[in-house]
Amino acid sequence: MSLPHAILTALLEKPSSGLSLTRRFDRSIGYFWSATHQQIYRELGKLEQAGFIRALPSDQPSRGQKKEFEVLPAGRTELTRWASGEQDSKPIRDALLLRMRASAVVGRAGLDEELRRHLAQHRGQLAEYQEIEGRDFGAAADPQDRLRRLVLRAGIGLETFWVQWLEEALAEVTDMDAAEGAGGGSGG
Amino acid sequence: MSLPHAILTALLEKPSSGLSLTRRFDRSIGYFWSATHQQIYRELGKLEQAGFIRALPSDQPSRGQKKEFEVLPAGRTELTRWASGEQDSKPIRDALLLRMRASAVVGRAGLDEELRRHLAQHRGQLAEYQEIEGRDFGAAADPQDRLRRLVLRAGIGLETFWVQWLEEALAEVTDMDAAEGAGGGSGG
DNA sequence: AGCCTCATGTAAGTCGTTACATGATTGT
DNA sequence: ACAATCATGTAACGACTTACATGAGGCT
Repeated sequence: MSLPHAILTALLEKPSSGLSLTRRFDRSIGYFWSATHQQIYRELGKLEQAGFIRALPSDQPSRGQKKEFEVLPAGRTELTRWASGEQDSKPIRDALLLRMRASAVVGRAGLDEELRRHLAQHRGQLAEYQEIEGRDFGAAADPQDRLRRLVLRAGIGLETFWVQWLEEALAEVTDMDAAEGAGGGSGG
Repeated sequence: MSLPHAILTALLEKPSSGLSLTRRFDRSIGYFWSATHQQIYRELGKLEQAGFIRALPSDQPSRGQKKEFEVLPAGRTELTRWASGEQDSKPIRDALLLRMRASAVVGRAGLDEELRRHLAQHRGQLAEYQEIEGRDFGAAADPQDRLRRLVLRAGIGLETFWVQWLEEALAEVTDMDAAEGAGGGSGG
């Protein structure tokens, strides 16, 4: 149950409409908590009903009209409560690792292309993070920026790990293919 | 849509009943794709109906009786198809990072205890992985073991990253607390 | 009028989580 | 008989995904 708190955080950083929230979930916030516009609109409705946020009164509430939300005191209280509690991290859930394990059973046809594709994607993401770090965080001073930089450095560390691991995996798979000749898969 | 394929992989490695599958999803397979017994039973029903698996005929199909499943040729074909296709990895979804970002807005009360707690958990998981690597993978020879070892090394790499990052984050937060005096949070 | 974009929303279905129900086997 | 454990399920709900619907404003 983290989406409402992600939205509260985003709205405290800056009051926004549903669509501009959606765009922020495609960038900064979305780097560690993604959400579609359907999820966001539904959750905005719930948060408004719960008294955690409200629509800014300047906007008329008709369909197709922009509607901006801000966080109410009760919403800030709820976010504080949630942020200071305990919550275990979820176990890893990664389809690529699952597919590698499946490849060990049914053969690894197409595996190396897939590894290359993921490698390119993670390199791209890493470059994007590094560019943000260079642009937005020179010599971080205030606590807010230091915390946000820590979060960004988690993204950088994770992408760095994936790039290294994919390079290792690619070398290993290439070596396995060479050792087995032109045959390809090991399935059967 | 990866759970059916996780189950097909597990059943190809070794035909099993629902409960023994559940136990394997708490260990080896579960290290990168977790599932509860309710998910597994539901999915076994679907897979059987789709003609991908069948119950071993020796077992009588009454409630409370063990029922073992094996993969049919159609199931193997489906798993091969899935494993050789393209599939982008999902973006990161990590509640701890979200909570750090929230802490940047509402204050970081309790944050350092939470970081310490996660650090201990990741250290424990890392030790478990390393023990498995030392026990099950001496000098990996056949392709199956090499692929499985690669998967395990991904787990080791990820946990290593988290341990390092949490140590860095803990040092940073401690320093921030010291710089601000005994006050505590930066919220408001 | 027709089309595109911005913006908000509905509907249907799958996946995942939590709680509970039922039957079989084993030990006392 | 009773309890504990093994084993297979049902039910209900919430989270997430995908496709579609509706309305406003600007442009040609």
